Amino acid sequence: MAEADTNTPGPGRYDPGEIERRWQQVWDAESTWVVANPGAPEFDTSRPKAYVLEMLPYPSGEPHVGHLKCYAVGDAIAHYRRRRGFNVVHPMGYDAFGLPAENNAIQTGEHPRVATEKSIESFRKQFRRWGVSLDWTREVATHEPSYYRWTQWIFLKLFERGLAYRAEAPVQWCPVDQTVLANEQVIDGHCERCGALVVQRRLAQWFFRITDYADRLLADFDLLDSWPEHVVTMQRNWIGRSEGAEVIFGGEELEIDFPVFTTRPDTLFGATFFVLAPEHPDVERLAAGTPYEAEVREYVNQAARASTEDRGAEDREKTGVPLGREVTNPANGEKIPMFVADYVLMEYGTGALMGVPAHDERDFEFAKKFGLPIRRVVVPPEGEPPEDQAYVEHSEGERLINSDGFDGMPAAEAIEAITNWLEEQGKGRHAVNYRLRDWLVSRQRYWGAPIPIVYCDGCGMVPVPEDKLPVLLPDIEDYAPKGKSPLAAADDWVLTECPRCGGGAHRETDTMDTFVDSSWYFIRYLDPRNEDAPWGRDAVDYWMPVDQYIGGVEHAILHLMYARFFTKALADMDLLGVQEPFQNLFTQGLITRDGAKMSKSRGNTVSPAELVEQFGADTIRTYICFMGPPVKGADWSDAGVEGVFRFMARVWRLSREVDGRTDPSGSADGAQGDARELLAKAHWAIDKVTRDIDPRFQFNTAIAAVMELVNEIYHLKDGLYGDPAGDGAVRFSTSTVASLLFPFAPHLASDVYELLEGSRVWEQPWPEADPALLEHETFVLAVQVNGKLRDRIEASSSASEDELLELARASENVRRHLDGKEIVKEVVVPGRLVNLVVR
RNA sequence: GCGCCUGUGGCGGAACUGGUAGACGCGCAAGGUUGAGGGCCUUGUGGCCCUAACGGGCCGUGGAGGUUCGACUCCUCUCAGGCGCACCA
Repeated sequence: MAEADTNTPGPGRYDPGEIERRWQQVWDAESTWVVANPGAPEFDTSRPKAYVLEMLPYPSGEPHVGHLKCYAVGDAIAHYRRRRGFNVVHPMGYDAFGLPAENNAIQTGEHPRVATEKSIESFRKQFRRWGVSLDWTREVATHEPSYYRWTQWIFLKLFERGLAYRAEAPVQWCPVDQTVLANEQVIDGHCERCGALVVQRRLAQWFFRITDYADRLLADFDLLDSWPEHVVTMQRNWIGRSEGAEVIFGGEELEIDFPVFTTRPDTLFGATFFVLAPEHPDVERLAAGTPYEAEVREYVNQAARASTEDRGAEDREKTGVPLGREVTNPANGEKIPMFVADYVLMEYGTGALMGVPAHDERDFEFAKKFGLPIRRVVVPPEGEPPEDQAYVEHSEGERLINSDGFDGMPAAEAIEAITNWLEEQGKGRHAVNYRLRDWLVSRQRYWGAPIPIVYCDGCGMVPVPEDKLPVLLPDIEDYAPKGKSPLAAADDWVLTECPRCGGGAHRETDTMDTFVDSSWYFIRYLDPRNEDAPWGRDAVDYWMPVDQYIGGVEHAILHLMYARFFTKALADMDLLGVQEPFQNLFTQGLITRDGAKMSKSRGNTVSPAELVEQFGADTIRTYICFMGPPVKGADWSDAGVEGVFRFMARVWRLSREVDGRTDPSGSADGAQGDARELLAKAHWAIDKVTRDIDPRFQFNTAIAAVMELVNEIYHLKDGLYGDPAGDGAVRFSTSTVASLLFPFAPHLASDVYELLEGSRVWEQPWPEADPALLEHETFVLAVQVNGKLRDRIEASSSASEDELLELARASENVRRHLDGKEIVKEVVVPGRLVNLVVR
């Protein structure tokens, strides 16, 4: 039989473009992936539910391969769950507000909406071209008033509860983007977006009180089923919970008490100095009138000018200036000198610390530099710790010294005892401190959801009433940032009427951080056209939580933590019935090219749109899943793509041949010999693919198993044609290839399955392996002598251990290695191997 | 500096709870088909060595030790690469 020519167009050639278009039309025309909410007539109550969700894209330009990978992985899971009998909701939307569109507007003068919507259109087109099984009736974009109306509504709910507040605070300011940033958006002192060095400014800003949820954000990791360990660790570290004590040092001279946070109250008697951060509000007052006044002022100014980066630099020598004042150590009444030094951070603890040089490396360095006493208060059970460094580590049996009544007490015990004693004296208490700061959500930028607040001279800060939402983002002429929101120039919009007294008022001109928009989109998908509420409870209670969330690890802290916070806050308002939004999280690895991250400047990008035109969506999607385990990163290879294309064409040709040479009504009943062997391989593949997809996300090995099955069909088919059971086995195996390939290559799989079985593969339940066919009558017994492989012998699966040993000993090569030696041990692993240990 | 992850053929990777290392794909080689090329089909392909061949031996999962009848897998140390955190009191 003449083999098909895959170079020339025509009916004898695998033509992914034609096949993919045809099936996409079917899915579109029949709304195949649309799923009803509970209450709707077509809703199927008999099935369990699965919410499969990929992180929504930020629409900027065209989608890149990272998007394709994310949605290829998510779609495979969605398809698999559907055929496992779940009601699957698999929606899509766009995180449409944000800086890149606005920066583009500044350059081109084009409204950010225009560029954003152009980009959305190209994402939408690509998602369809890729054949992703999305329920398009649920599509949302966060920049649409019908969406951000509810973002504003949620803001007001948080405001009502005291979870949104305005406060003046030192904040991180990006001088290039001309806006404040959340702490989470400052990476090593630089703006996450543009890389500029951020500076600190004191500004009145809007915050969300995420710190109220710090403990629950930590504790509720227990409620999750499967999250990558490193993501949980990153969030834990970010929240940075420390247990310890707050200790009050009395400043009698000015009658100011200074509380400090410490994790080591057991070392309290070793405090020999006291340090304030340069930003500490009392620094100026303390220094006033002392000989150090000028020097302190100079130091504080210098610190304010120094970048966060410089201050945090590694191995930086300690600096500081005495304040000329003293505070009293509440433990022993000792007066200790005060300093201002920039190794103390205003944003951690109380912006002040007690210096215990004997037991803290930083304090040790500082004490050395300033010639301060170093008094050891904890010692190991024997031997002296070295003099030239702080004794920090906790060791077994260490005890307190120089600590009055606590001398001799084990350090671990002393932490509790000293804190209790301070509590009795009213000079301290047990305390927990967090690294996490409240979430700064206001931005001095245009392209975001306006904060729905009005300032009235008479009434003050007034929330916009719910029935006046949305506060529409007005069109403006000039997008350039000027240190305040470009909205401030839109006079007609800014000047408004106070909702409370009707008098003159002006609007808040800051917009919300885009992470606010994306903190609740997964809920809106469930009831996206609701005009009376952000969502209806029936739909949300049914679908939530997201059963499988898929996205890049770059959102490990920001988005994932904010969304968890929103979910908890909304649950507390009884608007939601779950505590955690994402029950299982999968983070896909980065695709690189030539070992480097793809970037336009490096010129090593690959265009999904072009690839899909050239090879078809099935090939590219399957290749991405086949490159390696999706959880790991992988390097792009054009040759690899061609290999997968060849495999697709091979499946396609096989299906045409099998259809021409076997009868659709045939059955593999009573298959013997090669026919049975082929059936066994098909069932092995079913079993393997199922186990690889479900808990493991090992799509690469699942696809490899299907390739093995295809190879087996090619090897055996010619000998089987003509025999009824043989025909049945070939046909069954080939349609099984289609069935198993469907989650990765849905178009080709639909095509092949329909050709051979006359039905829609997505309407068929996921195949189940027949246990009888997974069993084999014989197996290859590995025979080892002293752990080294010496022979492989075909053995009956039902053979006893003695029979296996006999077989092993009978092997000529084995006998050669046993020659003249004594067998001291015989190890038999039934179904696998025999190991003879000789001396 | 601290924490986590990863090191397997020429390449991407496989080996599920310790049990035949290298599945599958790429690349390469040979044969078949073809007017040629491409394509397709088949076979081979970790290194070194013995053998005319059949067959067989030794080494081999970054390195060094250890546990075990048996280690890519477990333990200790170490090297390399990646990621995260980084004066957090």
